[in-house]
Amino acid sequence: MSVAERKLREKELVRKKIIDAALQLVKSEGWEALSIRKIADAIEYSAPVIYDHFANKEAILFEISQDGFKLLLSNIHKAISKKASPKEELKAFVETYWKFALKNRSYFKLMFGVGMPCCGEGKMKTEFGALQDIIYEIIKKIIIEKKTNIESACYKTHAFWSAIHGFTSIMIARSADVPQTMNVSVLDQMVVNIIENL
Amino acid sequence: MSVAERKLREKELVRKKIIDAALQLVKSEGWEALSIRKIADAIEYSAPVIYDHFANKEAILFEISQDGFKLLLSNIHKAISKKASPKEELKAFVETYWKFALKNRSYFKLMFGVGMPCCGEGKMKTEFGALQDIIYEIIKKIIIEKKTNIESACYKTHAFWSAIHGFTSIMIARSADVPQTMNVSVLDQMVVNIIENL
DNA sequence: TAACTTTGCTAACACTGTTAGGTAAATTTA
DNA sequence: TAAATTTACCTAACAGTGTTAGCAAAGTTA
Repeated sequence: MSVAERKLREKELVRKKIIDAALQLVKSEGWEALSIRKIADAIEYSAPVIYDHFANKEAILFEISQDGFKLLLSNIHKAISKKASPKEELKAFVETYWKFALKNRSYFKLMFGVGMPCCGEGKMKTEFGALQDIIYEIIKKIIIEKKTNIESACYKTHAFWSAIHGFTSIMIARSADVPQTMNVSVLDQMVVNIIENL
Repeated sequence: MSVAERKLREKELVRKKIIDAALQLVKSEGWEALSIRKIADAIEYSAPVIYDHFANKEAILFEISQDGFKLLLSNIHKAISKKASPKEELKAFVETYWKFALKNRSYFKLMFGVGMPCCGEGKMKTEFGALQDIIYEIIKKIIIEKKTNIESACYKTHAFWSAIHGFTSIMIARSADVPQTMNVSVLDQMVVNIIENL
């Protein structure tokens, strides 16, 4: 049985090579310039081999965006775990989200791109849900602390998530013509303001 | 001189035909499926003719997104002009923005798509600016009315714009797996809340 | 009418995603 | 170990893409 195992391992390795090469290409040239033949070149196989591991090009981009979500979620969990109060957690959440978007534009565009060739129409249900759940739990804690209306937690989660995501999206989309200095302070102020009014 | 004028008119007409056909295709098949040859087919010319009017495919998408901005801005101006108070204006702004995104997904994706083949990196300066200016003016009026700190108008414009755009983007991006019922009420509540805390 | 400009075409280049079909190596079975 | 079978991988091809070169015909000007 060890032969079959080795083969499986080898196959998994090639699969990983494909994703790695694709991510590298996406990072350096943008997702629009990604091509199957470029990936094939990079991993030193012929192009059709890729179709033994992925149904099509979209599936590769999809998997990369999934990896992006895993990375973002892991970053957020790490950042949050160190904080003592829910308010600090919320701040850490935003800071991590923002830093992730800035440092991993390729991931961010693939993950949240409106009308991307991957990641559309209900595909990201669990990933979006996971992020939303984190916010919801923190906000719930703050509301309980503040003894305001707990039933507003769901709405407030949406509002918070919208504000943070909207700000980040706008900044990433038009990075060239936005004064870099004000960005972080606006974001900080936004969080403080939202927390105050929870 | 009338010959030259007629020629110019004719050329302008073909240009318009190209944009119209392209928009039609984008609306029916999505911007990813748009091809020069399809446009050429639709306008009953050969493909290279298109390059007498546009530098490349991106330029066509860019012009369509510009038209989208014009349409959105016109809608907003119309909606605002009917309102008596700045608060009503702000509500009308949001409602128009939201309706535009829902009814013209193709435009919206092209205009605000993170990492779109057109519309990236500083190209939309004036259009984004125009939208921001409208918000800014309304918010300034409300702040003056409320006699709160006028210097916060700029920051509050950013915050408001982020929230509205973030909400809309998220909803458009994952239209399939969001309960349609809550959308509008969440948006409404968001605006009311923001106005209260201006 | 002759020269020139514009218009629009066909053909081609260099790519793209994806599939079909074949070959040679690796593995399993007899 | 030899034959049979599976697998791994390739080349070639199809149908499509954006874009450019070069040519022919039509329209315009002198």
